[in-house]
Amino acid sequence: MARPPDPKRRQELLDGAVDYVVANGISDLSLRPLALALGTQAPVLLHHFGTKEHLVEEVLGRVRDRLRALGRSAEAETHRSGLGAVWTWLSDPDQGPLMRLFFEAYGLALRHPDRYGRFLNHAVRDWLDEPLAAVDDISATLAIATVTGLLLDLLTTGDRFRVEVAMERFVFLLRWHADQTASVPQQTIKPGNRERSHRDQ
Amino acid sequence: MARPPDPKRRQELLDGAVDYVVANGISDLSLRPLALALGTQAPVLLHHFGTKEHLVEEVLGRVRDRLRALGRSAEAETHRSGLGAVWTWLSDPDQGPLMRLFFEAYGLALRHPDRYGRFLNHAVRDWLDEPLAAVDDISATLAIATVTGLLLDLLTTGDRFRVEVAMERFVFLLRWHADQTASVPQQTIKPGNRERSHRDQ
DNA sequence: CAATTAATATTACGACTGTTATAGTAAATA
DNA sequence: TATTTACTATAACAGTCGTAATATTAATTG
Repeated sequence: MARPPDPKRRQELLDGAVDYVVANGISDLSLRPLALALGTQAPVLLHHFGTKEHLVEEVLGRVRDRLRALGRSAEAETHRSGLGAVWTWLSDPDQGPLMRLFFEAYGLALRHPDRYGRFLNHAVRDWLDEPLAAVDDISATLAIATVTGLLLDLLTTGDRFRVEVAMERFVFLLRWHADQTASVPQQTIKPGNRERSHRDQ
Repeated sequence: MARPPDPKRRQELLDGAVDYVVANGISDLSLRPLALALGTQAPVLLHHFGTKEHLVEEVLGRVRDRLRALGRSAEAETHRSGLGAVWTWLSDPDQGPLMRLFFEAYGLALRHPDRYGRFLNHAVRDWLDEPLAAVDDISATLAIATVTGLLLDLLTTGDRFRVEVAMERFVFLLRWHADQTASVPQQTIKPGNRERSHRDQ
């Protein structure tokens, strides 16, 4: 005997918010300009999402989905190694705004884990588990870190050539390492066993 | 015939501001709470630094100085390779707040290059030029990226063991690569010459 | 049609922001 | 000592923030 909620409207607003945030960032995000860009008003956003914090949380969830979709796209590529494919997708200039948002949110999340905790929990794990799950956890860790760092460098300096040559060298080094350990199968951690215990904590 | 400006007061305030920002971050920095923590008032800060933006700029300049000092401290170490030494200093838990601020400012700088442009310009170059200037620009790029990425991982997950093992593996790989190229001196870029031109832009 | 609820629009509140104006105090030189 | 200037303290301004209250319109079901 009443009007049912329309889920489409909420989705519509959320999609628009994601685009807006990808383009304008979250560090200065304000409800009124966002609502204006979406052709609505701030109270409407609060009506649909409850609070700004909830809205941001959902937006970042969508950003995470987009990044994982990129990872899966990379998996679909068969011509190159998983690492190189991931790099190709993530370093694409078209993904610049998305990657910038990723690092912007990352920095904020490190400072305010209470607000962006969910984002922070997935930031590394998402890559460790699926698309960059290399031979072992250690190589995967190394690969994620290098891709991350090189993306930061690329976004910062824009020096694509230097960064991509570095990436190729890394792929080469990692492949050589995989070949080495393949010949001595059971030994996962190869190089330094020199005292590591004193640096735990 | 007048009272000369006292440079010590300004320094005092700046030092205090740096400590405060290292502890509390810049994304939510506000003049009034900062002034309160320094035992003064917001207008006093503006009197000494002109504007909030100028103050932030000077604070980030000091942060940069501290990071470079860490780099030089690493150079002073003789027992380990330059890369490992830098890692040891930067990954020290004592430097956690400073590194968190670094990545927080980094993310904001990528989003607002107009505000944090100076910080952004030095973020990569400072490491490329001095403490991590490895055999060549490419290996230096790779080393910076990996250290950066592993630091991010460490700050995010806190999984020190996994990250440090990855670091050791990287040092091992890079050293092997240096040995390889040392035997064939004139050839700087070793691995892939496979088409690279189509990815410039 | 009547009733109920979703969705939108307008207004306003209290808190906070960077910054300015103004006045007062402290100190150093002529 | 008199004067000039650095420094500090208080108050206030205009703007923006997230959010709440309220009223209105729209749509769907009994």
